[in-house]
Amino acid sequence: MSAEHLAVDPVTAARRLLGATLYGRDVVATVVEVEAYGGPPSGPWPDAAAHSFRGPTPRSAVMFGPAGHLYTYRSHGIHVCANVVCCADGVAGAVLLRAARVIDGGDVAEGRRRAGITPVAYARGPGNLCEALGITLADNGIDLMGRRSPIRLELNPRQEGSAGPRVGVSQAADRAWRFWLPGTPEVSNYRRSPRAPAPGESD
DNA sequence: GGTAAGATCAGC
DNA sequence: CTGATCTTACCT
Repeated sequence: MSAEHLAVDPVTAARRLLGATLYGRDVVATVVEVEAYGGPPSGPWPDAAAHSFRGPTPRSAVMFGPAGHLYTYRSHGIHVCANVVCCADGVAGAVLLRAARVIDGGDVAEGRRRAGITPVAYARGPGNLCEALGITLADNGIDLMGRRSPIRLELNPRQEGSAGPRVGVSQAADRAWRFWLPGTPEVSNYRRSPRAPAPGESD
């Protein structure tokens, strides 16, 4: 499977990314939780929660580029979050990698996290995932499908996922654009944004 | 040139 | 529930 499988709308791309193998820096992990963002600003996909919502900016430029590339940004001044760009070239869309199960290089992942972290939590949460796999802001824009890329992705045959609302977004908070592999303990807990309107009052 | 909000996380 | 910590984007 190749990048063309990701040149689709964010929801379809998100489902296709469940179960994918992510090769970080000396750590390999299986993607178990993702969130869809963006999509065409006109049509059925406008997404006020996406960084691309108000048009391209220096930060969100990669989201408008070709599918299969990495979009990283700094969250809350502290963490790095990693996305897989989707949609056709020129259309902004991305899938946030929220959690993964480390299947190789666990000792390296452990060393990157704070002491005493249990293996299921090595890459649980988007900030922790980047820390465990050694993904940084400098990796923004790289081709995840490139054979020589320091961070690589291999899609696996589709696995059925469960769906629910995205974590921590204040816009479109009821939209069920978060997907995960059921029964995986690495999936992070749902937290609604305190800024989001009451359930059912927007979207 | 100022500033408020944020796709988070860990520790009380 | 709160603090840490800083970049971005939007405002004047």
